Amino acid sequence: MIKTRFAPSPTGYIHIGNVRSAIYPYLIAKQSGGKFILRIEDTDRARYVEGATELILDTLKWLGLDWDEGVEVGGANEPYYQSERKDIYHKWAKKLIDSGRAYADPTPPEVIDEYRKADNAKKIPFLYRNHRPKDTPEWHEGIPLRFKAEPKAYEWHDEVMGDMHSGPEVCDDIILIKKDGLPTYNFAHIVDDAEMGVTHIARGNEYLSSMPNYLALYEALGLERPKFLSLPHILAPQGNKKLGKRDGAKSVTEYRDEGILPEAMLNYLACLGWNDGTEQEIYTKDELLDRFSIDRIQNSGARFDETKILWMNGQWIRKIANEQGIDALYARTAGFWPDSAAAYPDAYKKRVLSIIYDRLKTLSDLRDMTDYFFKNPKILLPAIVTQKMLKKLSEQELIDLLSAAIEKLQNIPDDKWSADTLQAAFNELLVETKKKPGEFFTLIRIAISFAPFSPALNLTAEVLGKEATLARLNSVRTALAND
RNA sequence: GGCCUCAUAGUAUAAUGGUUAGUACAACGGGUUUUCAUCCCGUCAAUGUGGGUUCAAUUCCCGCUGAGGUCACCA
Repeated sequence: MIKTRFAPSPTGYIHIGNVRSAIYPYLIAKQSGGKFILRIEDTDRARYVEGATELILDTLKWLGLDWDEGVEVGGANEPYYQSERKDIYHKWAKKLIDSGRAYADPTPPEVIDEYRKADNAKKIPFLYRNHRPKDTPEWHEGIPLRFKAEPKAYEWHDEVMGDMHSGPEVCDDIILIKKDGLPTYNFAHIVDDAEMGVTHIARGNEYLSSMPNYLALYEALGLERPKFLSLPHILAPQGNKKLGKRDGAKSVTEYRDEGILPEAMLNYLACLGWNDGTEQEIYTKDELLDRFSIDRIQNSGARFDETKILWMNGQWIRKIANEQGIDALYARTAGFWPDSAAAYPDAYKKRVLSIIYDRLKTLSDLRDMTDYFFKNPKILLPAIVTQKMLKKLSEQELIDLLSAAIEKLQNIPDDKWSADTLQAAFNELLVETKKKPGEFFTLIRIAISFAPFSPALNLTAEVLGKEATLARLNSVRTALAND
């Protein structure tokens, strides 16, 4: 059975540069009925950020990446916080000490720095094994424990990068356990993955250069190698560097707060660096689970394109409305309406949504795009008299047109106030006033919305209702008359 | 600097030892009785460079260039 894991360290939020190393292992495990594990790698007390774990869980839940084992849900290999697994690491460390593959290193950090500087000055690669202390004390907590490297060449297969190899020059005496008694990532992840039965390790390809040391550890610990997947980086908007917080990488939840749907985020990120060879762009989670394959993961970095995810989010907004119904989409919009909508009933907001949703790129667009449905717009006559189509009409002509519209619409009975009747009425007005749609419709549209854009005139008027529509037309007529 | 990795339009990608190098986003233009958007149609735009293998290379090999990663008691 395939077992994968996501093992973040709680040093802050999850951003789009690192969330993919949760998505891919999730897909790999779940598509084969395997298990996805969430482990928190909190061995660095200095970088620990209060509340970061909650942010991480929040992000995964929002994306729909549910884990089978790990923090909160438990599992056969508890605990899932590395800080609580000290005894386990020490037990494995003892094995290495007993077999002569690890030693306590009493060398002070300042001395190590001097070694490093000296080697750099001589332009030779700094390898700690060249400075291995002669007399090493018995190991106990409080002294760092180092691996004793036996340099040699390694070959391995990376499921993404292909066949890899390295020479003995990269094997070194890496720290296994720090002075504070907690293990380094290098040691801890190997122990944990083995104890937890992880079969596929997917992580960013910055770990590629550490592989020889990891392979040495598997060997020395008598552990079988899992399969390795080195994932390409997501690149910053400028340059070709991997995207990080310094480049302003936004947290995944920030996109949520801006009205990006989790489906769109998952879809976009899964397809950034992977494709199934077809021309399909929009994938549901189920489709991703069905189609995802390790051998089609890209092996070069990809840039996060905010424009494309906006497009994709628009696609998803329409997909949900069309396939699951407007109620399903409406359920996602809480918190995205303008303040002016607060007092309005759900039914009304739902009708507004039903005529505006195909204009949305993000849910937060609702805030700017629907205000005039909830409160009377401020009348700005220049918006009418200087409008490209309307400026050739005199104010009296505008007033006459508004009067014609008001009279026509007033005659529509309340129970016949619908998009269809309204369209018929507007068409009649077009004939009666001998005006082009570009003039007449523009006037009415602006008069009832004063918005740069709005849905079709008849739909807007229908949702607005007879009373509000007429009141707005009247106000504008009055304002023009007093001008 | 050592070691490692990568290289198709602005971006994400497809494809094959032989194609008019395909698609999507973006940009630009047009259509759908007003606007904006949706939808539809169209235009622009790419195999980094130099060798080699081959009848044929974007594809295979080598050099170069460019870019990235890594060389912590961080992960």
